[in-house]
Amino acid sequence: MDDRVSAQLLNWYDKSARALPWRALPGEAAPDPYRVWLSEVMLQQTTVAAVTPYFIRFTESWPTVQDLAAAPEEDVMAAWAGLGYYSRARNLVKCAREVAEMGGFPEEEAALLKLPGLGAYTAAAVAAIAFGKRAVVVDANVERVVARFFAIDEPLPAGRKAIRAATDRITPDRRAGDFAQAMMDLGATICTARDPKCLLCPLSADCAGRAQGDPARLPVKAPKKARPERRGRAFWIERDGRVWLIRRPGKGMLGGMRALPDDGWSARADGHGHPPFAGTWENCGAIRHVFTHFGLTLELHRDLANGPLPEDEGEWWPVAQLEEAGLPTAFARAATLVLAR
DNA sequence: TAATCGTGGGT
DNA sequence: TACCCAAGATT
Repeated sequence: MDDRVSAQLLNWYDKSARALPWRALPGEAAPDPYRVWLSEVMLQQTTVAAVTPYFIRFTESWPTVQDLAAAPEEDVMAAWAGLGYYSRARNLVKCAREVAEMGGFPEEEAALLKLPGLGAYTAAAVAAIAFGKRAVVVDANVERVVARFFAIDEPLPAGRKAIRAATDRITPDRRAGDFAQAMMDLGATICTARDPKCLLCPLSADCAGRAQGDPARLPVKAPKKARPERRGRAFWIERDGRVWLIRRPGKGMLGGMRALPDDGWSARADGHGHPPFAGTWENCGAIRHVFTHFGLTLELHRDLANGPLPEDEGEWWPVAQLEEAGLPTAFARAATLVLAR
């Protein structure tokens, strides 16, 4: 039974695998571990559509893990801008430097798990996909497919234990990497969160969730909490065609990213509202931006008075090249309030 | 265990 | 529009 499930799925995958830039072409040798690792980190909580252009740019700029290890961290952060969850980019550089120092990626799941930015999912995925190891790979796609196939109704996150055990039971000894990618392709294209395409599913005949009549109700999730609202200000200080940018502290919201100076909205319920120095400030309007755990109304205030220069650390960035600064989306959108005038 | 940490696409 | 969601890790 269990072997039959993986065999059916792999047979489907051989015909229906998506062509993705980080996958080896059919008949090609094993994929490059660097590309597997890079794609897996980028794909954490991020869609294939969002990742693809970033993956192409990264591999063009830094074709090997040694190249990435040698890159200035701020260049990598700027290249990551817009992709979100910026601790991934900080850990990416750390990890690349450790791996370069080691002379290459370790092949065992346990050793991969020790690298920065690799948790249970990514360590298993790299071990299986890049090195052909048997590893139990469980992401949100696999959770959904397995919860439906076995009709596991224990709500998440508590139900993850049973889901993982069930995934272990159907994971084959050979082609574990293809099996994992097949499960994820199935979850992404057929066993979708809403409106699953059971008529196209290679596993539908044995699916307990479908047999029960309403597979879309699985997996059951705990209700999510309301998203609070915050207000804050960012400040536009311009001299001779250059704008004053700071680099945010390494930890916390948007850590390590270039940004406009702000009033501290990210570190408290609301910003204090004060500009970085006294003077005359013009309110240029506001944008609304939604983060994972709060919504933000961000006002942009522009320095009118050519007041005293900021004393904190930062750099004067050419306004004409602002896109290359790699501002996180909220600040990039706030900047348009000035640039669009 | 629960909170923190982004963003854009799909419906 | 408002909401859901995504190849999760870290603390």
